[in-house]
Amino acid sequence: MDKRTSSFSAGPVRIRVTTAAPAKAPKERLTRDRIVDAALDQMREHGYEAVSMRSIARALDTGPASLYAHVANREQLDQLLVERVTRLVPIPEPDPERWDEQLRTMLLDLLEVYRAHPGVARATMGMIPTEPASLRAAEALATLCRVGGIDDQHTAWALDMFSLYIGAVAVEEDIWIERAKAAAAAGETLDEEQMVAEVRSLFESLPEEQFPALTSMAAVMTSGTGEDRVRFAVELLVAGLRAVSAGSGTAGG
Amino acid sequence: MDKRTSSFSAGPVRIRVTTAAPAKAPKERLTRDRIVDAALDQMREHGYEAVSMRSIARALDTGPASLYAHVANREQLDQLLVERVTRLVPIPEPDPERWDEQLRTMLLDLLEVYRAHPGVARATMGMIPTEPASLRAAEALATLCRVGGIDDQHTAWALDMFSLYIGAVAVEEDIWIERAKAAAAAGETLDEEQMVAEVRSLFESLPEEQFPALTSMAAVMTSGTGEDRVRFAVELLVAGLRAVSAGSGTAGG
DNA sequence: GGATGGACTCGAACAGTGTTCGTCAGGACG
DNA sequence: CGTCCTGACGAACACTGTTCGAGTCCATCC
Repeated sequence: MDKRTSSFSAGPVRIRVTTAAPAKAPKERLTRDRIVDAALDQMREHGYEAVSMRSIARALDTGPASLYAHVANREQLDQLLVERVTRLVPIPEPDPERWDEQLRTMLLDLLEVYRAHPGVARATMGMIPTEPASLRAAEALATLCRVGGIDDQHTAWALDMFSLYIGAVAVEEDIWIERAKAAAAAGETLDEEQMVAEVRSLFESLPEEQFPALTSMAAVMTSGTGEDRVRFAVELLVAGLRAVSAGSGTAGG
Repeated sequence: MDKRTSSFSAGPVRIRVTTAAPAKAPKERLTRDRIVDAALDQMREHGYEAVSMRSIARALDTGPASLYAHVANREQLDQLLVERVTRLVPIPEPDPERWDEQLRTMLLDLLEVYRAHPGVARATMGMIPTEPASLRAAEALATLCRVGGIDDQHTAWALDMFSLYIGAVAVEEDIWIERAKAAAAAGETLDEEQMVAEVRSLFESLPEEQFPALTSMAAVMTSGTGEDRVRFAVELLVAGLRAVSAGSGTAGG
């Protein structure tokens, strides 16, 4: 934290005293972890889009080329962020009595981790989980399904589907947060409440004969916090899994 | 189609005959529609990432600045692509006897439209549907839910959730297709079958004591086409909606 | 101790991106 | 015929990810 406030390009101001320097601060060596930390910090602060190789390098008081000695490219760095963050997902001890509740809370926990680290979710799209942390989470989800009596094929598909959905929710929230931050940084504040009101009035003002369902649902459409929506979704997912599994479980196929 | 093959910057080679030119081809005027068409073509051909303002301009034989007379910015252009494509989603006539089947096929149709226009799905993330086409589709989905006896709050949430999920599936497939195309363009062919085999062997080679569920599910994890997975998911979604709705339907809230 | 090798650092540059500015040509209108 | 105004567009700005090659430092071996 020895950087003042501004992190604009500092130029070649490197002071290197040749005599025995008392407080030289010998420029700590770069590491993968330091790079990942810097990237996470910046994402949390300014959103995914604001993070670039150059901005990370600036934060670490070096040039962009230096990063490539520790990270293959941007894509790999994104993967490292995911790996780092996924470690934080709590892994439950499977209990056959309440596997469905455990499944629900695990999904919500996963979302919570993404929320605590804005920007990271965007890197999960199109990524096959191969790092230990993601595998650990996947194993836990699979175990819960199995303990609940879901057959393997359904478990595999549900695993894929559930994590994709949670990731999508996180990405969408991310985009909104980022947009709000960008708006806040450059001019008017983009309040969430105010935006919800706008959307509602938009739906209300639609031609009623053309959109009877949407207009009559305008109020309910914008009601409920993000939390309510997510709880509903997770409940629906698990209930759906039970239903589909029960339907074809005895019939086989 | 009077461009040869290469589309590199042509420089100032404009031949402008001052006499009455017989076959002058007076350079058709730019329009929004022509820009959108060009963008869709390029996305279909080379994927989302390959499309830029400059590449579109090149395809239309002009400079990037010219596009900004018809399109506010890249974000708006993306919205226009979504709008254009969403028009193609078939709207069913709601039938109370088989609303759930209709809902399922409509979701699959939506995905099919995205698949037919690679790249477009990526623009839907973080977008509130305000264009007529998206509203029409949303209205249709809502109507189906209502006809099926789902209450308004659940309908609203399900609307949001289902379209988000379908969008996420489309985006993920998009990324894979693009990756395959990029690999094909520059060297080895990235076969799908070959990749599936790789993933399977990866799961099989995990330490069994640490990942008992994943290792034993390796075969089933990679089985089934994308089609099977999506059918399962859609069935799960609709079944889940029924279940959740039935559960709290009588209780109210 | 001194030389050597290898890992790390990083300025400069390349090819690309979205976007803006100021100028310019062409057609419509008075 | 002259004016105006819309659309076209070359050039430029501030970015992006990435590579090259030269430089620097450190640990190891002779």
